[in-house]
Amino acid sequence: MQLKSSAEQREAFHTSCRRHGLRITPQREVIYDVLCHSGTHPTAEEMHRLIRKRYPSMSLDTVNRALLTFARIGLAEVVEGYGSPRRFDANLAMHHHVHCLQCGMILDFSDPTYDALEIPASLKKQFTILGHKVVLTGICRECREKENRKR
Amino acid sequence: MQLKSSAEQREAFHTSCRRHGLRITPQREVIYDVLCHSGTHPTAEEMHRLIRKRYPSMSLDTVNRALLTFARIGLAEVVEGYGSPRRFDANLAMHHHVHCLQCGMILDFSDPTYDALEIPASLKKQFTILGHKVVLTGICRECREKENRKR
DNA sequence: ATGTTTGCAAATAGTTTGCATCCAG
DNA sequence: CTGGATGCAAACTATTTGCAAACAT
Repeated sequence: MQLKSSAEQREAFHTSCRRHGLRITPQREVIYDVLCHSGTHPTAEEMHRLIRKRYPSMSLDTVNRALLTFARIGLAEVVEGYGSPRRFDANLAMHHHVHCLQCGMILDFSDPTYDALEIPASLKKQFTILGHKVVLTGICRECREKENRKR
Repeated sequence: MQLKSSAEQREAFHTSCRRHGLRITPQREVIYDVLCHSGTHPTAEEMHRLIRKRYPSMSLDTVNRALLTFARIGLAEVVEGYGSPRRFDANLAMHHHVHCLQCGMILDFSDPTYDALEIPASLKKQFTILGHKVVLTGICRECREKENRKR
């Protein structure tokens, strides 16, 4: 996904790194650039494969660490998926989720407005839509209080 | 999450197993029961820990296999999370996702109606909500066509 | 100069596979 | 009885950690 012009992209990257006291290394620049131009929400492994074409000496660890660092400083996001450790749910009725970003807890809630959401017609052409769910992200009360106590 | 009365639960379990030609084993019964009564979207490991109290000889593999089987026959769902392999995204603007359940592909889309979704007031008390996203699930065109060709 | 970042290697976590034994049907 | 299910062990995949060398500041 090309989100920003190259110039804007570089700008965002440098600003963010400087603000967090991180060094600007050629590896990180390449990793961020490839991530910005990729439309597929790549895994570290996929990124590494792509990057190796341009930068054969880069190690997978560096890619992994850079991506985690980007997520930590808000330059990128970790996207929801169905990987491990897998979480299971026997509640098959329509419901929605709140994720605590701190402790990983997932809470169910129901909301008739959310249940009734319309699926955009343009998507129905490309996908056979089987379900939908609203995912809220935030910090749960417990983690919030833990955080407050620390300060 | 207690979803169903024990009787309904047993009923759903037996019907589903029979329909799919699966044997009803004591292990599977316990695993399904624990899953139904758990409100936390447990991982296989967490389930195993819980189950061991009641059924000390059960192996983690059995729990894992049973949960995957339940998901396959529609008795349970795998819930979205941020586990491995982690997928990253540099698109920080509000957007939404369609997941292909077959190939795992994640597509971005935008939708102003979805962007403007109100957060239920009751949740705001318990959570500091930082973001929201609509996640659609289905089968992408490619996978649908692949499936059609097979038949 | 100096302290962060890198690349490699080893450790770990979660999952999957192979296989002999067991048991539901 | 018999094939599917279980439990164990080994293989595998993704990730994390420890550490010496490299390099951004």
